[in-house]
Amino acid sequence: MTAQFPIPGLPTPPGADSLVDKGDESPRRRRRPSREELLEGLNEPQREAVVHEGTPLLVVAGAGSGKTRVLTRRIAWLISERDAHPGSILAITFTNKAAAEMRERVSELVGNRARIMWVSTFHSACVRILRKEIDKFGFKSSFTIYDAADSKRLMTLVCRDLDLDPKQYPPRSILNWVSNAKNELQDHEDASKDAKNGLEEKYAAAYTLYQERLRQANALDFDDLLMMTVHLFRAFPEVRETWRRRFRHVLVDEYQDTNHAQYALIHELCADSLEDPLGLSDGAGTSGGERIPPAELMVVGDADQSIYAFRGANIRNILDFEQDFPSAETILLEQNYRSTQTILTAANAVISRNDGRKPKNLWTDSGAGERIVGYVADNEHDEARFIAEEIDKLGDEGGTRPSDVAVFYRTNAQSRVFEEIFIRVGMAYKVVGGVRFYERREVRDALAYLRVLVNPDDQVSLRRILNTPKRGIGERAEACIEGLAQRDRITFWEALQKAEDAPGVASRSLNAIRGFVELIEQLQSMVDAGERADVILEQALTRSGYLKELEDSEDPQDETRVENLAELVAVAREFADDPQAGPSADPADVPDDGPPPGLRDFLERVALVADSDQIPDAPDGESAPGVVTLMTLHTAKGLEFPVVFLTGLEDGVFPHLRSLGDKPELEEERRLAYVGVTRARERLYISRAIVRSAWGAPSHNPASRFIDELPIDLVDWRRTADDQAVWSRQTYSLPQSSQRRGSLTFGTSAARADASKKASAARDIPNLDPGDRVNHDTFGLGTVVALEGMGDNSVASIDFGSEGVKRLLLRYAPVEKL
DNA sequence: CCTACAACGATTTTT
DNA sequence: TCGTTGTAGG
Repeated sequence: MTAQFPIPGLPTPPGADSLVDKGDESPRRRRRPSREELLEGLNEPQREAVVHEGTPLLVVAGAGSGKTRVLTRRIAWLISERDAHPGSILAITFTNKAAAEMRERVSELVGNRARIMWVSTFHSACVRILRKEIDKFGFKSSFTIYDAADSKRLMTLVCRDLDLDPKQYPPRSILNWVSNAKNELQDHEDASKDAKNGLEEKYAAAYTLYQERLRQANALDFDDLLMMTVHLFRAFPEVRETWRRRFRHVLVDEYQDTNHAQYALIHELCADSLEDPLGLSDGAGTSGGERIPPAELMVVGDADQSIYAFRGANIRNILDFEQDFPSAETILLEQNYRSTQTILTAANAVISRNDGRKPKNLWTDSGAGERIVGYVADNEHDEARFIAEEIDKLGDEGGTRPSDVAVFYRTNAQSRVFEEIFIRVGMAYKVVGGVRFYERREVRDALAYLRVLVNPDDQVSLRRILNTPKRGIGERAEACIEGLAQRDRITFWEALQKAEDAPGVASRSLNAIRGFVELIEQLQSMVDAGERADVILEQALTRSGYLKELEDSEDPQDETRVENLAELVAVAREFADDPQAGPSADPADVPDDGPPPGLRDFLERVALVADSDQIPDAPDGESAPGVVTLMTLHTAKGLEFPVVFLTGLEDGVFPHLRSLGDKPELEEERRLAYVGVTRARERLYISRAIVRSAWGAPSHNPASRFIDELPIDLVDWRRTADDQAVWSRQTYSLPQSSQRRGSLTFGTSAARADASKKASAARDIPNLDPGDRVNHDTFGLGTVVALEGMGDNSVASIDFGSEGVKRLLLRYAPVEKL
């Protein structure tokens, strides 16, 4: 039978939760807030949403309208006023960070009982459901979750096996296609059928093989997690009923960014009219024909902030909510508590250009505020310089702290200029996003070791570490093992274990393989013995020689890698000490079979939790000056800052080049602009550069069309294109021809190449003093902190800002004094 | 089997 | 400009 849950029926008798709650005597435990407290400070529609009962509810929440507050208050209301068991609540958030915050805030209101709510992303929730029902769909509980990078690698292998020309069939685009099919809940057979009707047959073939490989590897990719859960519910109505019975209250945040699979999942759990044609829930021995009312559903979102269509989010989900759930009611939150009227007017003006949206008008009673400041820069450096100066000025004149300021850009690559300038002027900053911790090579290598220990079927990880660090198992040997695996129909790991049966393996390689197998088996026995995740990780890194290879390396980058691995060990240690913290803290979750949960859970956490730790916490009231935050517009969703710089407003940059020809995509860009504008509380700056160097060559970009969409009187232009034109004419008096521009570019890069060649040939050791600014080929701009040694052996410690402080041997280091 | 270097290509957003 | 992939040579 399926798992038993604490609450088979509803409502839960008061006090039943003490069965689950393990005797926490903290004062917060059973807090019961008054009704007044729960409704305090809310406006009329917000209150309505909090106390709403029964029918499905759509809350259309404009930017800054306090939707997070409404969600947390409602949950507290459910628990406190309506005696809902916390375990019967499922709240879906967009990020894990948001989930943690929500759980925290609800706990503040009703006490630690809230810890047993399910507050998580769709993906985390699905993993937890799948783990409970693992026996139903033939996976081992040790399954691995493949992230985007793993999927890509696997697809690349698949394409190679199918002999697909990567030019004609790029794995990237096949993967996209497959991902879409999965989002639409088409398994590979459905998709193949479609494909044979004239669509891309090769794509379907790749899908089939890709899926087969995933199965063999005992792995699920991100799309699988959702698709499998929906399929599970459809294939086993009694399972679905169990979960429908468990979750009496379902709340979904950021509903505009749900995709079809997520929509279907909600539907399975909450739709009223789910037929039970076979009467299976009876057959499964549940309480006779008694009808289980659907869960109370509340979704919250704003169609104007839908910015994830590119990864399958379907804006229709929110637009058609009332049709999908016929009894649904809608509450509109239009009063904004975040921004000035100027900012809101600007935002409204931009977004109103989109077709087919339901009209919505944000308003505030907090006054017009400052005008928007505009700046047209000569180039991207000038833009960054202006922003740095302006932040400085705001601090001097208005007491604005760096932590009050955010700089937004469209693509991650744009952050570099800001970093360079900010380092030069000594302004503290933080880049959120970008190269993420868990995507660094060394971290992925380390995790691959752990994954293999938990799930040796995971071929992608296994082959990744097979010869990392170099241990003399090359391509040839790997191919032989692969051949053996296919011939004997065993897994790659099993083939490795009896490598001596594989024809054609050099004895040298064979020894290496034996050593590797022994290493893995030793580590596995540690896992079986229930050793802590951090200890296993450390052992894996040292015994494999991975750490040593990095430590012995001359490459200064490898020093950082060692630090990153230490960081990873620290993360694992923290997890081992307190696995209860975070998303999977549900006492009702009993570990299933399989390896000890420690390591497995750690990997699961790592796979599902993007490093939300970088996202700044809500501005603390402290006087700590903090740092300026740099991030992409996508990352900015859900955050707010007193001062916002919206940069790179150029056609081709933002809106992005690839969206210019396509109306839906352009509208998504416009929504992105809307999101950006509405992040600002008090001051908004918009800027663009006349000339921007995009991957080497400078390009001349026209103003973004979004600028023209702003009401002209709202913007105070500090510097306009006309100012720039005068400057430009004076500086470049020659008539411009494209040829000249071309040769200019060529000349510059050739000269640079020449100069760097000379520098390395002459081995000029720059004469440095502490405090000097330098430029390093890979680390960028930095400041000399200290010097040691003489002549050829002089070593400089240089602070590269976000890259950290490096010790560099000046004889080799490509540093240039500025 | 490994290293070093050259050429190439691709550059949006991410749970 | 970057990082990855392919190739040649040790």
